[in-house]
Amino acid sequence: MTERVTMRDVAAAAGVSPMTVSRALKQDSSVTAETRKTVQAAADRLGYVYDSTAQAFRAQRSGFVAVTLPSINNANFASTHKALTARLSHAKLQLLLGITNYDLDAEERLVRQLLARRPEAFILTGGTHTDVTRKLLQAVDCPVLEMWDIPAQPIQHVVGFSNAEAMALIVDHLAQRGHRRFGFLGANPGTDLRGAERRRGAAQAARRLGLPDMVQFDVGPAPATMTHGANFVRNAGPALEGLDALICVSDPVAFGAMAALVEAGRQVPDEIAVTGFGNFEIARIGHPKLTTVEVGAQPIGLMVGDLIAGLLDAETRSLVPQCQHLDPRLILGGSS
Amino acid sequence: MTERVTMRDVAAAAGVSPMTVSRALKQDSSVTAETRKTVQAAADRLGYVYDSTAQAFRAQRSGFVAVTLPSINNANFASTHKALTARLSHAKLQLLLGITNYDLDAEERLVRQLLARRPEAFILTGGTHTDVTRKLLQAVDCPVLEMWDIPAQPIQHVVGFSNAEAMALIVDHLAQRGHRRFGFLGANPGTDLRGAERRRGAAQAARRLGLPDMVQFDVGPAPATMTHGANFVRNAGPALEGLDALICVSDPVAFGAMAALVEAGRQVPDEIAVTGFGNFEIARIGHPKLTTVEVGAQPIGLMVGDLIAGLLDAETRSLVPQCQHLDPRLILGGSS
DNA sequence: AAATGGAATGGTATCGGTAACAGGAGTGAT
DNA sequence: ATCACTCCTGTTACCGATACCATTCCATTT
Repeated sequence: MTERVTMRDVAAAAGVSPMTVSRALKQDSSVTAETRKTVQAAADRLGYVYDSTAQAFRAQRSGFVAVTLPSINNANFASTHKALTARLSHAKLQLLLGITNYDLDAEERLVRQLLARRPEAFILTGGTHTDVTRKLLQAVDCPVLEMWDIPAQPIQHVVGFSNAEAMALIVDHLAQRGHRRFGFLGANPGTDLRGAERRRGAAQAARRLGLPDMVQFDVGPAPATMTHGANFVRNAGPALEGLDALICVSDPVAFGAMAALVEAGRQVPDEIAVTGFGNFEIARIGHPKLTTVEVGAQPIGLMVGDLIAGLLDAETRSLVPQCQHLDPRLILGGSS
Repeated sequence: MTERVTMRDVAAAAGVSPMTVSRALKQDSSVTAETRKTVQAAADRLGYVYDSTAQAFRAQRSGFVAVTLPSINNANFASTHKALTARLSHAKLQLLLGITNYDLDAEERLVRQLLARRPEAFILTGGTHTDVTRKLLQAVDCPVLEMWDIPAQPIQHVVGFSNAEAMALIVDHLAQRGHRRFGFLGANPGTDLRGAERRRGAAQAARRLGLPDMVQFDVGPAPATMTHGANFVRNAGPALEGLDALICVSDPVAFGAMAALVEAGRQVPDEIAVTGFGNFEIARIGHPKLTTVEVGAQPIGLMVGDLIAGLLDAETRSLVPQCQHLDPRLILGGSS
């Protein structure tokens, strides 16, 4: 293992002081072009690599923005992540990503770990957390933002949409089409919290419309997948009898369920309608296309990025928590 | 913004020295249980948060392992990432993730950025990089590992499989089933480098078997999606005439293509076989199931994790670069 | 020639943990 | 009582980049 090359070494090689090296590499204007060239050459020759850790330590600014996501393998979260990365890279901020796997205890451990890196902002997916997580984040002195949800009691800032209201769009639409007996298919509400909100929203909307109680199905721990949807339908037996609409917590589940229904010779949507959520690519493949809800995953990322950048940059660290709502949009497919 | 609480503050509050605080919080055995309790209480009371940046600076060990992935929204990469995270968290290592979006220049920028964080190991997806990237990583004094590929000239360590050979499995299988005129559908080879390898492997295998030249199709920049597959088929016109097998670069593309073929009334596999790659969930949904290749995304993650942990932990920093190959496995579906 | 001003560069202290060593109190053996 | 030894705690220095202030050097003005 070779000795680590530092600014001191570069300085010695270039015949200047470390301070000058620092300025030269930082493109500070108070350095002669010639000096800069000498320094750059020395740095290249020695294979110098800038040390962000030391910089972060000295400046007490890590350059990190911590983000927790339930899953990495989800087109919508990926979309948010991508938009966020793009927006924050302008502000020289780097995402420090943690995956919770839909587990609040894992989230808590992750939050501890991420906080220790002194992030300049903390972004959580969802509005439900352990008490400890909440306490940790309430005490922290950087902006905290919850996204993808509208928590009853936000920790601080929020960029999200109401999962319950979004699902009501689906229910209203189904009711308008004359469907009355709904089943809801999703993951265990204890693990998929946004899914649970959707479930609640659907049930509430059905009740509001005076429809019979929605029948609840649960395929196990989040995330619910295509395979879950398909297997559920295949093994449902008489559970689906009497239902004229199967409301699914997400497009993949809906796609799997619909594939299994079609395979079993059921007519979609005539015998039974199927709806999804999230406007994933899968909703637009195959026949019929899925009726679903576009939630604006990318706008969420952009809005979060702008909000965070604003909160950090201008020292406009508004003590008033910002709460930005998005309005999910119904996408009509042929499945309903 | 409140003042940052440091070990000094905790020490003062607990009536001990900072060193004792350090030891107490680190669960060092050389501290009385009573002292530890006092310290812990003081830390909790003040809302102390440990500073990994300072620790990393002092110890010259960041605790980071840098990883670049082409995309976050891919079940196989996600699987590798998850396995890797699990393995490395045992070793108290945290992943620092960078997404290249299948762009080698983006990868280069990312590598610079990640190197500045002084990672203890560097993991790249794929074996093709810009010259600068290679040079940067050759000069670095931490283990470097390329995965998901078998580069002709590895930078250092490798855990991967031959994309070309994996695709040959498909071609051999198709030939055995009597298919002769192949089309290959994938993203632009200049952007999807592992896809390009698969393309090359398929063409080579066809040639080896004395079959007619494979017809090449290209749906644009990576990643190729379901929609690309479907749209390609819909707009292919006579391009597909005469082909009896459509080899796709990945399952999503294959699924989209197959859906469009079925929609157009073509019999799969009797008129035209369709094959995928990667054994994604989508391969097992719908009819027929896709013939595909299981590459072992999770084992890759586990092997990479173990290798890295071994290289770092035991100071067995083997100067002999490790190269671990996986053997992809053909998965027969009804689509071929 | 001396004074002034501005631009470029250097010296030094510092951020928060912790390795390495130093020291002090207590215990047990001789 | 003395010594050796253990166990716990404290002191000091340091990691690398950079803010802050001091200093040098030159050009320009009086």
